[in-house]
Amino acid sequence: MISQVQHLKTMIRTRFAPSPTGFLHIGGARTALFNWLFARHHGGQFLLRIEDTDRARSTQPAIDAIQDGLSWLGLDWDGDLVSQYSRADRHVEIAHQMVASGHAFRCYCDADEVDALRAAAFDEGRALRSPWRDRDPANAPDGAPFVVRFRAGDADMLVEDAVQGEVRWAAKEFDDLVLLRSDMSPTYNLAVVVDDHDMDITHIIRGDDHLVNAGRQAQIYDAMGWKRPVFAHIPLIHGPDGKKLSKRHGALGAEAYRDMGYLPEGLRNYLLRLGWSHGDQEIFTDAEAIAAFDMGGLNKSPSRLDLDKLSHINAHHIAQADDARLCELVTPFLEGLDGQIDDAALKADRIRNAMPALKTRAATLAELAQQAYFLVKARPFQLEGKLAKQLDETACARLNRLFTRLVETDAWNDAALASLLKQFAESESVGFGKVGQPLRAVLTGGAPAPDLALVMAVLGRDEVLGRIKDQLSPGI
RNA sequence: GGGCCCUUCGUCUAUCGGUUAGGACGCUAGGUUUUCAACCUGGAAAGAGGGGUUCAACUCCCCUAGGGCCUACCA
Repeated sequence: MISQVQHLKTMIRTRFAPSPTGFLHIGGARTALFNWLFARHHGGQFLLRIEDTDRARSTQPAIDAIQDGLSWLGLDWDGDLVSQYSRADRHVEIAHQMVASGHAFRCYCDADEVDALRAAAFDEGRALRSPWRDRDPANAPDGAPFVVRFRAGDADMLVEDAVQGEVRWAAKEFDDLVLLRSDMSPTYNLAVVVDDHDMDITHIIRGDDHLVNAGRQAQIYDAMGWKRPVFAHIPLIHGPDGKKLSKRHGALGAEAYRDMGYLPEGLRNYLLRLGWSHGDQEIFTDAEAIAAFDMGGLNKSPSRLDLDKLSHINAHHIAQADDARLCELVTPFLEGLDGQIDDAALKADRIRNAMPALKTRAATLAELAQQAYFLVKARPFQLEGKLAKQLDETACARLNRLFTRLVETDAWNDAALASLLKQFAESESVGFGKVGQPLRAVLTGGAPAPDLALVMAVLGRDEVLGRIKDQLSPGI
């Protein structure tokens, strides 16, 4: 029993804490991945908290999108999702405690006064301090609105960051930040600290846009006498041009990557190597990633999104993926392609049989659909340009003779068809190209496809003979 | 304006004072070849600039330049 309690105290607990103002974008996905990996590596827990204290900007669709994105990516969180907003009473309680202990105070400045104060502070190159931090609250105007501000410390601040190292600020850099708004609703920096403390979060991996917040938050931890978590601020992801990530180049939701045909494990693997490394290893299974992930591999410099590399990594994972699963995943991508046969069962059958060969040839599910298209394309094909040109008289005559051979053979399988084709080319005294090119044209209609023997084996005798017949002069 | 963070091939990165600065993507030459891929072999390609410290600096320190973040009663 006691050991269980101690275990809980020392257990690694991380969290992902997005604000629900949009979907799960690529940067958030990586942050979540790192927190998830770190927790799983240590046998700890990974929690999900929605930072919805800004009611005006928080939406349920966004909350759903974030959960869907994480689920799709395979980043499962422990316990129930925590709504920060629902914990507002607790945040207020802590704010009052800090007022009582002198670490916070009521500030009665109105908006104009604050603006003037801020402008003065700006000119002096320091952060805003409220005059009310030292005033007797008894002098407060009766019934006037106020906010609760934190009493910024007078000592310099040092934060030990697991990625950035020691980061220092002079005391004057910290303002008396608002803890409770005039409507007594808690603000971000208060809520984060209280929640992370209450949730026993031990390690906070987040974007380095929060680095300064770490200093502010550390002050609150110290004021409350709470143990500070380990902070790890990772650099942001930039666009391919090195500029801030915009929707134009990749600041898309996880579902957009799904719709482009990337596998969750492919995106995970790519994201893993963006800002983290483990020697020269590029390809990771989940087990390898969990075993290898640690803070030491985290990088300090920002990285850019590279869709080409994502595709390359994804290709590896498609080649490794289970055939049945790929058949299912490729279906929606196939639906977008025109002119297919109607027999769904037949389509599924052919694709299933061809999948082992197809999956080594595609970087995305969209490409996989392109690779599979020849299997389900409706006859007859319209051959144009180069394809039609390949079917000259000589080629047609040759295809005719091949047709006869195919009718006669009784071994309709990959290996037998391969040797049949080879022997046929020899008997015709021509190179394989003279046979293969026209045959490929009539069988695939120009669509990408694997080895011809395999193509014939998967298509089946009737379909193969039919496709050949379609392109030869009538009367054959 | 102030503060903080960052800077190795085009891109992702290895290097943790001594290496011909390695790998991967992309690019490129060639091979294989029945399309498209894949695959195999080879190639081009990097320490932002300037000062130090040191026998020795990509690595440590300083300055400059460039980039980023924060500077809200947003998160």
